[in-house]
Amino acid sequence: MINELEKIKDSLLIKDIKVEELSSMLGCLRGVIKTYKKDELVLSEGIEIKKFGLLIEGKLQIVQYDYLGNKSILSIIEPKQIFAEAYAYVNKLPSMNVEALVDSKVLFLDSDKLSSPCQNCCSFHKQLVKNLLFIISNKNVNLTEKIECMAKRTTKEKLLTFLSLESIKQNSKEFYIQYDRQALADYLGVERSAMSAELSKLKNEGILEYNKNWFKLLQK
Amino acid sequence: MINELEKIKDSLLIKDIKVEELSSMLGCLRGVIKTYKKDELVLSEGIEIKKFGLLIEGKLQIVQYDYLGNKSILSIIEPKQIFAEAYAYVNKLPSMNVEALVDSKVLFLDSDKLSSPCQNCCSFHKQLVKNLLFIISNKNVNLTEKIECMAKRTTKEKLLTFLSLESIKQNSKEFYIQYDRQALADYLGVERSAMSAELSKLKNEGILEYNKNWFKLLQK
DNA sequence: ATCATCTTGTTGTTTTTCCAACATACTTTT
DNA sequence: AAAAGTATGTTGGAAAAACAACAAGATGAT
Repeated sequence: MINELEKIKDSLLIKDIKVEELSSMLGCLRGVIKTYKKDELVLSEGIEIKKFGLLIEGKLQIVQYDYLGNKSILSIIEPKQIFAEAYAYVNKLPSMNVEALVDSKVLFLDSDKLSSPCQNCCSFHKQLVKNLLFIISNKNVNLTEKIECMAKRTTKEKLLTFLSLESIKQNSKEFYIQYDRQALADYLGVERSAMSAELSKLKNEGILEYNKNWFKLLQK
Repeated sequence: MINELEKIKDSLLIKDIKVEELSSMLGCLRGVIKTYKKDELVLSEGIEIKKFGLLIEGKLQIVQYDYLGNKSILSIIEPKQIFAEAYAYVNKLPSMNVEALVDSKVLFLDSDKLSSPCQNCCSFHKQLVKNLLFIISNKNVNLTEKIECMAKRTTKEKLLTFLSLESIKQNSKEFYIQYDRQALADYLGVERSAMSAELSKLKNEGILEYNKNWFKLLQK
């Protein structure tokens, strides 16, 4: 158990919580560790979520099937990240599955216990709530930004919206992006090849320069 | 002040909190009420947010300007709703403005105070945190659903994704939607007239029936 | 260095969307 | 009931995206 805690000690969820407090936290939040084999289901569509997860090791995938049965990947969960917290708090049946991409180990924490501090109002509870609010709010801001990009009508505008947001975030006209072309196309909801073509056009028009993951927005 | 509290007493933020506790809550969370004239700015881009808002009366608009200076409306805030909470918790400078659409009255609450219960761990604090987590998580789920619709490549698929989600939520193949055509087109990020045409096509293909805001998904 | 694999860019065709303009239907006001 | 205003549907041409197939470049393993 100590070993497990070591692996997640700089997770955003337990940021600024003393290592000594972690094990009492586990008790308080009814922490349970479960292991999954590659391809095993961690959470299933339609099954109530009372505990959210914190990935200790491995890699998970959140997937959803649409009305035609097409699979789409909503996100990839890496160690130290939490997942399913939104569904745990809205008390709504999830419409997605969580699958283990490789053998994985997950710590489940009781969402109710987290938001209702125990009688003695343990000091770490405060911090946990703060951290959780930060994480969820942050997801919120990121989702809103993604929508801002996707709402544009043309691929060109989607690209420029994404790139200027990135430029603002990194506080420079030159920056590296975290996505490869396919991932960026998926993020913006467009076709990769069409997006590549659009990038070339923008380069020819002198609006931007790029090379692999490096971009530079020119002028205005 | 009592009058003000009366107006927001069934807001989701203070759900299940006794009326007697409300005024002590206001003190604890450093509640401040401000009034705005029509068209006045409530919050401005780039200015740090330490308190989030709860609209008491009036109507607000959250707007954003893109890299070309085009204005887009992110959302409309009605009385009893909270706003700017995500930015308050991520400690990030907001990239949007909040404008008063009509004369409005806003209660601002200190986000830090909310997440760090006071020493005596007032009972309502627990509930407030729970409510806030619910509200933010809920927004999260809604944003994710919107992205699920917008990520589809064609207007037809966007429509069907939206309509099947609606059908699932309302647990029936027949249902009413809350948007008029223009609002639905904005939500999905497509052209209204093209969307109308697509709806007609779906009707002709026998995939759905509709009349004004009433829809019925046929067969599978 | 060679080969296989993966990523990115290019091009031409088909499909879809946008856009603008107008037609029709429904609402509200007078 | 007529008029004005608003919401929705229809259409055709122009623009853009999707799609498919392939080319070129980069990466990694043997």
